[in-house]
Amino acid sequence: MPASSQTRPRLLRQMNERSVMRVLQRHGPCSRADITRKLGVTAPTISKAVSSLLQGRLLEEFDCKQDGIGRPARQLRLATETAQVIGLVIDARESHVVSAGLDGRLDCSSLRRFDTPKTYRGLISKVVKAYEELTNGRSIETLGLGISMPGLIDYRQQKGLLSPNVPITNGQSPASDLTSKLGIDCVMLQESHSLCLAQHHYGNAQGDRSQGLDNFVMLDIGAGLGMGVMSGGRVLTGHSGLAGELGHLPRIPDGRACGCGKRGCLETVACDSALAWLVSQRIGKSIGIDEIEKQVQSGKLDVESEIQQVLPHLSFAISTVISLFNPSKIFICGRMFDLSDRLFDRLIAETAAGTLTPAFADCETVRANVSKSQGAVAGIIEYLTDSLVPGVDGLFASRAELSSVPDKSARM
Amino acid sequence: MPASSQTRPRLLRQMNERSVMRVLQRHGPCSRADITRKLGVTAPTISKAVSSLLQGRLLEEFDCKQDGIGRPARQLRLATETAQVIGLVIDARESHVVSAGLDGRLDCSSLRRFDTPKTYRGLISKVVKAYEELTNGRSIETLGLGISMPGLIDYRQQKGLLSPNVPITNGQSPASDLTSKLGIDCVMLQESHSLCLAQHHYGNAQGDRSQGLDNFVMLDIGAGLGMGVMSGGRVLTGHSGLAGELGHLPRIPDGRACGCGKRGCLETVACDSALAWLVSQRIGKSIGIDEIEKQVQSGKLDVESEIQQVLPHLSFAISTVISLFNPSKIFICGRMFDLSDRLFDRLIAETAAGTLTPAFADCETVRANVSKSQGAVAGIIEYLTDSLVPGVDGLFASRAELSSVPDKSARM
DNA sequence: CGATCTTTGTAAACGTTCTTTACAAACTCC
DNA sequence: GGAGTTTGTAAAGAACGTTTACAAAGATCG
Repeated sequence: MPASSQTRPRLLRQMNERSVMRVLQRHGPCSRADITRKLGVTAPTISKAVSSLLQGRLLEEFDCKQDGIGRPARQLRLATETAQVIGLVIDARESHVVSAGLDGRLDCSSLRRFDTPKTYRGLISKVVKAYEELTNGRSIETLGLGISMPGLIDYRQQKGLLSPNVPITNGQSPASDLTSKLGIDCVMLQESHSLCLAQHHYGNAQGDRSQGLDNFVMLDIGAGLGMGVMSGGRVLTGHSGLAGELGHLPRIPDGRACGCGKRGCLETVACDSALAWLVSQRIGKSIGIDEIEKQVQSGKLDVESEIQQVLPHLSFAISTVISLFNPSKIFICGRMFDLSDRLFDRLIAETAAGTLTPAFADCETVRANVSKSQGAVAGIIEYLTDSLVPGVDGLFASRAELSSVPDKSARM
Repeated sequence: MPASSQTRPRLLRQMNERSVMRVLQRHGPCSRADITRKLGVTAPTISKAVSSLLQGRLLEEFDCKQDGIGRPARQLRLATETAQVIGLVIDARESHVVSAGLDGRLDCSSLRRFDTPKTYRGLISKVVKAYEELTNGRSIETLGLGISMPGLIDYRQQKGLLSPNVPITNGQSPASDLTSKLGIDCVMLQESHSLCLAQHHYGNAQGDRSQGLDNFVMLDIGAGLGMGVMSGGRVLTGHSGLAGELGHLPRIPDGRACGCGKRGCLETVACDSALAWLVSQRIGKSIGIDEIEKQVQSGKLDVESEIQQVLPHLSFAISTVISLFNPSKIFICGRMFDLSDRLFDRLIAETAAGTLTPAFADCETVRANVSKSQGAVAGIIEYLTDSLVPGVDGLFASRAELSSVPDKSARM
């Protein structure tokens, strides 16, 4: 393989291929001529890049009724019939696997749920089995697998570090294990980060797509307080992938014990679980957010007093995030808002009252509309797209630049 | 000018030139052969890139005693004798202008201080005058000017937004005004951001240079609580350049009035000014941090009780920063630590006690060793270096990518 | 002292890539 | 059916990096 040679000129071609992918991701199906106009690169160049991508099964042509003058364009789209990727979501109780096209659209009929096994080996074999089911029957090529999992992840080593809810992944690297077992690219993401990527690519229906939402925050207020930050189009990781640990900011002096070992962390008072805990305390028995929702809907339970306790803390969390990250949007995932139609608006009103900074005026807070499945899929798609260009470290904010090229003098 | 044509092939050449600059910035003076080894690009390519940079006055050759075998190398370094850049620091009371080489080393003899004028026009004419002094006499080429200023800055428009301490810059754009008056590139940075850049490039004496410190936080606890975040090698700006507003997190319910209009903001209790305010309250007259330091050094004043009030809040600030940004280092600028040798260690010990997260173990807190002058200079140097490649948005984290190429279809 | 060796830096030929130019393909409108 | 328009590709030309070859400059050694 003549890989070592002519590496630099090839870079331009690879950059062009990546740009073509980006255009299709942002603007949806296009013809070659459309891409030429959007990128400002000449038509023959686009033609070559497209044919290379077609050969790699990342794109596909499709017929589409035309309505303009002139020769009808051959439409291109991200591969959905000729290739797929697979998303794996590992969660505390249940995990699942689902396939999707390269446009990120999930194939719901392919969903395979299973209880999260008690051992790591069990997990891997379950996933391998589900993978076989999703690939064997079909003539479609599978390009990669994305993993979304909770806890802390070391991205440099692609290794789970610390996951209170799914401890079987601690110290393990499902990404590299599955890569060797399945023979396809696998990539692992912290679940909040995966939600960020999903929101980045697929969250905004049609109109918003081209505006480029590159600075936003994803707040998951379910089991704890998870946060992902998209900054300048890249997911913020910090030095070791631990950035965004909003949940463990000290909030209540000598408050309730937190899973992290400290007391009174923000996530002990500002998430679905915290609300459920407060309700459980009052009614004298343990109740989950699911059950609370049911009973509230049927009028058997009123949780207004607990909501009033939780709301100021959530509002503090949002204020903090706005001040420190200056996002243009905050997306919030939480079951809590299903309890009452007005709850979400109350939260925003309360935050507005306490946050009088210019940054607040810039920021819109909305409910998230993406799932972890979409996150896992978005992760592997992003990975495949960025792999087209060596030295471009997409996904995460950590500069490769020179260090990607080993210093040849070191081998002497 | 045939600028519109052949733009894409030229990209490679520009990328190579930028890479050469980066190598010299990180590793210090090198020969062409050294650069070839470090970058893994072939020798003739480096030769061409270097000669282009020499012509652009960004590099210069110099003689240096050799000690190896073989033909002695011609050493290259960032221009210091053939070119200079100028840094402008605008501050509340005093401003100054200073020149520096492209390696960022300040020429202290060139320092020109002046009281910050009361009007914007006055400021500009003062700067123009100082610029003349620094350039007219000398045969050296001036490549650009960097501006460091407090307050909020809109980077997209290069315009001052809101600066409580230097209100004359509000709504003004010294960068573009000076660009047109002086005919050289000018760039404007928020002072904390400029300190980040300075620390990134010039803060670590020799050994650290190659390790690539790409995730750190700069905390300025002087007049307020300013913060700059370097994440993945880029300065975090957020959507509108307002990211990092740590100082105005709510901290003391119904606390002292803050300049921002709210009460009890973190910076009302956790900076040099806050300490000075507390001391002033006790002794019954207004006293600044300078005077406090003098009196403490001479034993006339004891501020231990005020320090004990400020320390926990500072510690909270550091904990928050570590949890949210996961930096590998935190640099702190503050006069406060000059009051007592042990104060800095006490702060770290107090923070360690309250912050038991994995992110804390990754993070080292040290005192900053860069100045705003270096920041202003680092800003313009970074700008000049990145300008070599169109579409590379150095300095700040906001993806240009496709949007840098206007959609040609729009002109129809 | 001169020949050999080592390293540095550049010139010429070559291959890759993008651009320019030209042209065929395919459809609409008249 | 012909003119007009848009799409997509092929061939020639230009820019760039790489390979190969070689000159330059000093150290080492006989």
